[in-house]
Amino acid sequence: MLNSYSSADKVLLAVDCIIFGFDNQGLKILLIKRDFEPEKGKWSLIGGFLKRDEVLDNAAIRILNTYTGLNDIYMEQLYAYSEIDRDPVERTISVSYYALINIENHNAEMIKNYHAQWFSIAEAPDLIFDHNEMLQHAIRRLRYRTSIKPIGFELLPEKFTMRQLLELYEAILSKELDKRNFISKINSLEILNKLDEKDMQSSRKGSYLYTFNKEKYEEKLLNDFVLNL
Amino acid sequence: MLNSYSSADKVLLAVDCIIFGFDNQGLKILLIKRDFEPEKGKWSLIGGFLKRDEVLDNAAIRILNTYTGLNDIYMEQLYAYSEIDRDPVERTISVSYYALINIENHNAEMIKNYHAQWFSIAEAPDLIFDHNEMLQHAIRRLRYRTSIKPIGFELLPEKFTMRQLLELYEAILSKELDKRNFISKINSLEILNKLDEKDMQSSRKGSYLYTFNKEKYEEKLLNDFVLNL
DNA sequence: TTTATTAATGTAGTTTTTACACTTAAATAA
DNA sequence: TTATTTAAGTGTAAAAACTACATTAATAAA
Repeated sequence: MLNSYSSADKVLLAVDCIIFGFDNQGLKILLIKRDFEPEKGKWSLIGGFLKRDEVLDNAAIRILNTYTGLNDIYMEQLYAYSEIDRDPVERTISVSYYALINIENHNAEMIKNYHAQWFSIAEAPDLIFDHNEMLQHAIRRLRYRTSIKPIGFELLPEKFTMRQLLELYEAILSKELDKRNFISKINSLEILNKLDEKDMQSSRKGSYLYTFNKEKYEEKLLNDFVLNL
Repeated sequence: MLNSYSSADKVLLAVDCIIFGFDNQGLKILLIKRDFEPEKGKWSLIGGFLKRDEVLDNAAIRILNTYTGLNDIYMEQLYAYSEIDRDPVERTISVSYYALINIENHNAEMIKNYHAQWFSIAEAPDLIFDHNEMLQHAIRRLRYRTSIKPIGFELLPEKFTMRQLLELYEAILSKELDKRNFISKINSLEILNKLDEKDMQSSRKGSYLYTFNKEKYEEKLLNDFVLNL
């Protein structure tokens, strides 16, 4: 029995991660300053090469973990980029993944060590290779996903206020949402737990904190519900 | 300057195509009977390997053309599959593409020569490797896409009746649609041209033929319209 | 000319979405 | 202690979208 397709050409496979985060200043992305050639000193997505005995999903997880120390992160494969000269060093096909993380939780030390930095989506610098295209593609997919299932919870701290949730969605969709309509829509989904606890940072009155109810959410997902914001 | 990432592992990259077609018996898929090992004699998606100086999109186009003789076909990249042993011969990552074609137009000769065959979606045989998964994934994506933009026109002959269009959508979405509501929704999109010509095959009265108005469609696409069927 | 067959067409009831403004709670300052 | 300030919390009416549904029209064949 055959044990190789000897005539076919092999190529390098890279994985690039578009890492989204959110804080009170809006939607952000994690970029790294390259400290090697080519394009040394320019900003880039976080990436690496697929290893011989590694599955793409695991490569993405490994790369994310290397730079942020995080595990158990929501990631989704996006697209394979294959322009001949996309990487000037050598023919490389790159599969992109996007991740959503809570900015508060990651390991700030590690990020510093790698010269990584958070940028507002709107103020992201020019990136190497085809990484600008990857980023735009990821933003589009994030918007899309968000309008279908309420994926964005991954970007918030465990306990959050309705205002935070609202602002997250406004940041992702980059449009203003009506506060009352938003709250009643979210409530009608019945995927949040309202706590007795209040957040007293943002106002004198204080605002109730919520947690995301993953069980109820999974249950709902089966009937592929649509969230129309 | 660096001219290779010498430490990294190279892999084989395959492209597999999920080719959808439609005729008056419903939604179909084009499969090929493998005439080489491994899995000789089993059914498989149509595929091939990426060449050294080829972009993935072109590989998909080349493969589709090889088996059907068709050009200028709607294709969309779907997903990269990378399980370690997905191909028992050798580590291979496969990027899937799906295509929509009009069954009437393809080269029936070529298909015969390659032992390729059309199967109803519902009656597709068991496939090699992870091709079943690819197929299911593609069906899901096709449904999804269809519910967002009226992609399905690619599957019909140039001139078609409202009934054909309705049946196509019913086949893709695998649910019954209300004829009147469907027609008025399609009409409200204003992306069809109603011809003076009638199709007299299906009834005594005859039914008007339509063509798809690509210009108007592109125009609409800019305001990312949603088609809710 | 009657019959049979599929095409074509409109509306009323229901549900969903949108737009919109005042009251409440609590801390701080007077 | 009272007044002031700040953001939180809440409901409704109008508009739009969606759903369900049945009759008439055109033509070919008998």
